Amino acid sequence: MFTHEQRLLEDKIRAWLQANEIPVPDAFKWVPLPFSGEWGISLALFPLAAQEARRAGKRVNVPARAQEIAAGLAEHLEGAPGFSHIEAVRGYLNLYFPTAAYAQRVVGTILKQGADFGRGDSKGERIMVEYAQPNTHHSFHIGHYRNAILGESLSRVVEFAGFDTIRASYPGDIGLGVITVLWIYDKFYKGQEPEGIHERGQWLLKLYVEASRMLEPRPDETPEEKAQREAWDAERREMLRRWDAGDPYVRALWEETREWSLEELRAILEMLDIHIDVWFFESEVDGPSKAIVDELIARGIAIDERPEGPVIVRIDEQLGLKKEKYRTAVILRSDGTSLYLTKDLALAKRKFEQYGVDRSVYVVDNRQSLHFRQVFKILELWGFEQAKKCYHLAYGFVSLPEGAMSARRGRLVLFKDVADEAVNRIRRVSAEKNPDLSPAEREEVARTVGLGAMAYAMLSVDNNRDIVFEMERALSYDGRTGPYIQNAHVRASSILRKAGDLPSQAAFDYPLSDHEVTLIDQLSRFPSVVQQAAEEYRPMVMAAYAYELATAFHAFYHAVPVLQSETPDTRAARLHLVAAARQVLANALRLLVIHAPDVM
RNA sequence: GCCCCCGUAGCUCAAUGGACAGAGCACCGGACUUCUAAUCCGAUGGUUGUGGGUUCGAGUCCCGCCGGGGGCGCCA
Repeated sequence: MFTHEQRLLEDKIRAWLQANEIPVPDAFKWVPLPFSGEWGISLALFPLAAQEARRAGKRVNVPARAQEIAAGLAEHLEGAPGFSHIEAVRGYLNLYFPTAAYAQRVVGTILKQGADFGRGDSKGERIMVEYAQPNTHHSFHIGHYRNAILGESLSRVVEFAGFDTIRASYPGDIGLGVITVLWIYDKFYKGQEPEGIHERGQWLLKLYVEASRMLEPRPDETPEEKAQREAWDAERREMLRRWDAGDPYVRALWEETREWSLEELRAILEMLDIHIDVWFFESEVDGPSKAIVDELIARGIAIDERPEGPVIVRIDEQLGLKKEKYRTAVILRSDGTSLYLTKDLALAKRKFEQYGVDRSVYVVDNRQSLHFRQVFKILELWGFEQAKKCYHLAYGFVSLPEGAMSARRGRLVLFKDVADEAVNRIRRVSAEKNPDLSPAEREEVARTVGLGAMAYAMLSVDNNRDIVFEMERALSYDGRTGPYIQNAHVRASSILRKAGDLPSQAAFDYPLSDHEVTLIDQLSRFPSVVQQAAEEYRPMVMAAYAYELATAFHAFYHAVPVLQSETPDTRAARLHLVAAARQVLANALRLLVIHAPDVM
């Protein structure tokens, strides 16, 4: 926020350190001052003191020496422009901003930049985020939801931070699981599909569950049952072979049912306000992937053991590692058909070459960590520079209190069911809290706040942590939740609505209360939080920030009168502050894929 | 056997190697004639699994151990 003044200051500090023969750091690590009623930044001098002692080769009392340096700097910098006063405290150099000017600048900048406040300068790099990779012929469950919302939030964060961003979806539209559904549909259920996009999508899942039960060996089965099961399984495998051979009947059946799943997926993504730029389908990268294997063999990276064995890459051996770390990857079956890994190599190549991406992020659950380490290493061995900037955003998978979800066993929680329940609950709460809303408004509130609760429940947990999905917790609207943050936005909107037009002028030259100072402090941090969340690929950082900002606003709202301020001047300033808070809340919520409502 | 993730308040989780380890839930006590109480204020709650090491400084980095989860040649 005060980067210009900060830079001038750093030059002065460097000069003074040099003059006093104290080590000069490459970069200064400024940290916001722990809040004490005034804003400022601070610098720890311990590293310099320690470095100095090491250079001199003698033992010194580092904290004392740090304090000495801080005091020297404080004296030297006295009166620096842009700062009200400067102190040396316990080895830290603390610089304070002039209160009125700081508040003015923070609030003024926000109101001027609006929805762009916090947007980072262009990084000149293109990033592709791959997420939303559900299998077709299933239905979208709560685990897919975590994936989608995490990927979308990350996309919005990196885009806002300054990356040219491409959103990619990679549905698994082929494989034995898909064929299983095709088989049972064709044999027993053809033409019996229900009406309705979601009903039909979920119906495919029911077929999958039933088929899995029919095809799974049972310990107590009779010889007749066993024969029947094996006959069915043979039919299923024959169907996969026919698909592979391009059989028109199987292909047509596949395309029709696949479209049902994709329709449901598109409907859900639309509901979540997710707009995918590029669709990759597994069935599309199947062909090109085989050419890659040939190249890897020709270059001596892969070993062809066909026909007795598959095509493999001994990654540890290639890297000269003694321990098993990347292990051996199988990149082609002995019968010449491609694998998951083969397809991911082909897809990565396409991302680099066709879409010119510099960085590639894969939002996939952490059970596939080894898979992606193998993919990235093979890409590196193959010679792709961008492989070093490939990142697997491994998030913990979502399970249920009764154990892991299992599509095969039909033990899963569907996203749509949870979303419907969320909307119902919020509709009831809204009717109770705010009876004056029109039915149309109520529906909109129920939808956006219900989905907001769900999104926040997913994003407020760090990626690497597993989530045990419990309805009560996920749909909570008390405390640290989406609705809490949305409510702060509603309250700000309400004040502004009642105030009418925003005063053209506002100055913060009156004694600010702690609540105002804290709120302004939070507002000023938003741009750096955007950068941090993007650098670390962690939407949770933004989720934590949004909550803290909302807390600061709620406390302010409760304690500080705005419309009934003591004087017109304070009223004007506070209205500007409320407008700024509303703006930043909206910006933060947008990055969390949560709608910022004006009423609720 | 090897690799990865995790272990912080009763529970669920935070904390760029920096100042006093913080929130929510739950529990207890307060605040609606007010800009919407989906809120606020306060109280209670900790040997950061454990033993070493590095550092001026460790919840954070390194090594060992214990406990939980996941993964490891032709599933995705």
